Amino acid sequence: MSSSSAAPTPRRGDKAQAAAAKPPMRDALVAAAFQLFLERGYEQTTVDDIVALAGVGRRSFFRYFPSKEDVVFPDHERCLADMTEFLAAGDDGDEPVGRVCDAARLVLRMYAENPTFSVQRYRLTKKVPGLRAYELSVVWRYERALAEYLRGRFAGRRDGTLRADVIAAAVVAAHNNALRSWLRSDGQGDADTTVDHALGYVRSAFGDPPACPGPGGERPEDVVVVVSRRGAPLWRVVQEIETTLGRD
Amino acid sequence: MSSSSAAPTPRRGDKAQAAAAKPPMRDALVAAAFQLFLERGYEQTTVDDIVALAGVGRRSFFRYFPSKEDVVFPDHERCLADMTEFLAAGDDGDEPVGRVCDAARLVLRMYAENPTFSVQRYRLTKKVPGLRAYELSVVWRYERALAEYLRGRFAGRRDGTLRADVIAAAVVAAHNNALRSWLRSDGQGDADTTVDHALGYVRSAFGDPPACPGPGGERPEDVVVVVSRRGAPLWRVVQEIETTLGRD
DNA sequence: GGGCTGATGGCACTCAGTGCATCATTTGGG
DNA sequence: CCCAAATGATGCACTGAGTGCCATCAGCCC
Repeated sequence: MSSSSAAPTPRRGDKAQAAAAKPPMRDALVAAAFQLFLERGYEQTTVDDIVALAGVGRRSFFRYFPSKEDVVFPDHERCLADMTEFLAAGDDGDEPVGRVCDAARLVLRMYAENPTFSVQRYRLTKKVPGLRAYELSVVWRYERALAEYLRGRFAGRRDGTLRADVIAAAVVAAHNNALRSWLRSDGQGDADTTVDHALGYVRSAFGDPPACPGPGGERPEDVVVVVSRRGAPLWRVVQEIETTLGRD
Repeated sequence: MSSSSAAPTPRRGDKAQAAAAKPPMRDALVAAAFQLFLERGYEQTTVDDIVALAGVGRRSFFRYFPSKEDVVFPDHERCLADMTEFLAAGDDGDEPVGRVCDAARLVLRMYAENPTFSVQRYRLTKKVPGLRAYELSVVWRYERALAEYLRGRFAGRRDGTLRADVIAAAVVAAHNNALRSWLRSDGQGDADTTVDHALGYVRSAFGDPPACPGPGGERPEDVVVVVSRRGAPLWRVVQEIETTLGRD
C-alpha cells in the first residue's frame, strides 16, 4: 500500500528481494490504521485498535513506526532519501534552481503514484491539527535538503545562504500550492502541469526562466534580468540588476 | 504586611514574589520551566518538576499552557494576534509585499524585546527536535496569516493564491534567515538591519523594489520587470512579462 | 451570613512511547 | 541432523503528557 501495492506473495527466504525488504507487517499496519482513521477518525483511534485489527502485538507497531503519526506518512523517509540522493548526483554544470525544482517534482511523483491514498491522507491531515503539525516537520526536512543543496551551489555568491533559504522556501511553497490544488480535486487533473506552472513562476521570479521549448543546452549565463522602476536613476537600475543577479 | 510590598500569599514559596505580585502564575511557570530546561534539558524536565519548583499544582500548568511545548513560546499567541490585527488595519492603497514585510518586522520586534530570553530559547529549540517541530507549527501560523492577507490583496490577479503563498513563504524564510543569524550572534548585532537587508532581497525578487531614498509616493504600477533569455522568441518574452507582472 | 463566581488543587484515568525479558523462527555451522 | 547465535515478534511493566471531574477557597454582590 505504501508504494507498489503489488506484493501479494510473501516469498520467504528470497535473497533478491531481501535487499529492498518489504515487511508485510508494515503494510498491514498502514492498511489497518487508515481503515480505522477513515471510519472513526485519527484521534478516536488508539494504537491498540490498530494492532488489534492488524492482528499483531502492540510493541511491533512501534518497531516499524516511531510514533503514531508516522503511520500516516509511511513512505516519506524513502522519498527524502531519494531527493537527497538526486541532489547529490547532479553535477555543477546544471542550473541550481532548475535542479531544485526537479527535486521537488520527485515528491510530486511520490504523491501521484497513489492518488487515492494521497487524497485520503490529505483529507486526514487537513482536519487533524496534530497531523498537520507533523506534516510540517516532514515538509521542513525536504525544504532543508533543498536549502542545503542551494547553499552549496551558492557558496561564493553574496547573500548565498539567504538566497538559498528563500528560494528553497519559495519552491516548496509553490510545490505545495499546486499539490494541494491537485489533491483538492481528488487527484483528477494533471498534477505535473499544475506543478510545472507553479514552479515556473518561482523560476521566473528568481531570474531563472522556465524550461525553453528547445533542448536543455542552456547556460545560466544566458539569462538576462532587468528590474527597474520608471524614472528611477541609473544607479538604482544597476543596483537592482546586481541584487537580482546576486553576483559579486 | 510586614514587608514593603503587600504579599497576599505568605505561606507559599518566598522566591517567586521577589519581583512583584504582578506576574501571576503564568510568568512564574515560564521562569521555573526555563530554569530547569537550561540546567537539566527539556526532555529531562517533567511538568511535575516545573510545577514543584513554581510551587503550584500540576493542573494549573495545563490551565495556562495547553502543552509542555507551549511554555517555551509564551508570547507567540499575542504576537500572532498583533500581526493579524496589523494586517487587517492596513488600507488598500499600500503595497501588499511591503505591508507583509512590515508585519514580519513585528515578529522580529518581539524577539528583540527580550534578547537573552530569545537566545536561550533559540539554543533550546536548536537542539531539541520536539521543540523544533513545535516551532514549525508556530511559524506556519504566521506564514498562513501573511498568505491569507496576500490572497485577499491578490484577488483578481492571475495565480493570485500561488503568488500569495510563494511570497509569504519567501518573506518568512528571509525573516527567519536574518533572525537566526542574529540569534546565533547572541543578539549582539543590529537585528533590524539584517532583517531589512533580507526582506529587501525578497522585495526585489518579486518586483517590489526596496524602499527608495525618496519618500514613499511610489505606486506599484510604476514597476517594470523584464525577464527573458537571449535568443528567446518574442512570444516567450511576452509570456515572461505577463507571468512576472501577473496581471490579466 | 448566604449564595455566587472564578481560580486553583487534587485525584484518577487514558494513551503514547520505552526498556526489558521471553519466546519463536530462521540461519549457519559442525 | 542438531545445536547455537541472531533476528524478529510479543507481553509486561513503567514513565510521562494531557484530560475530566470534583472539592476547595478566595473575593464579591445582595
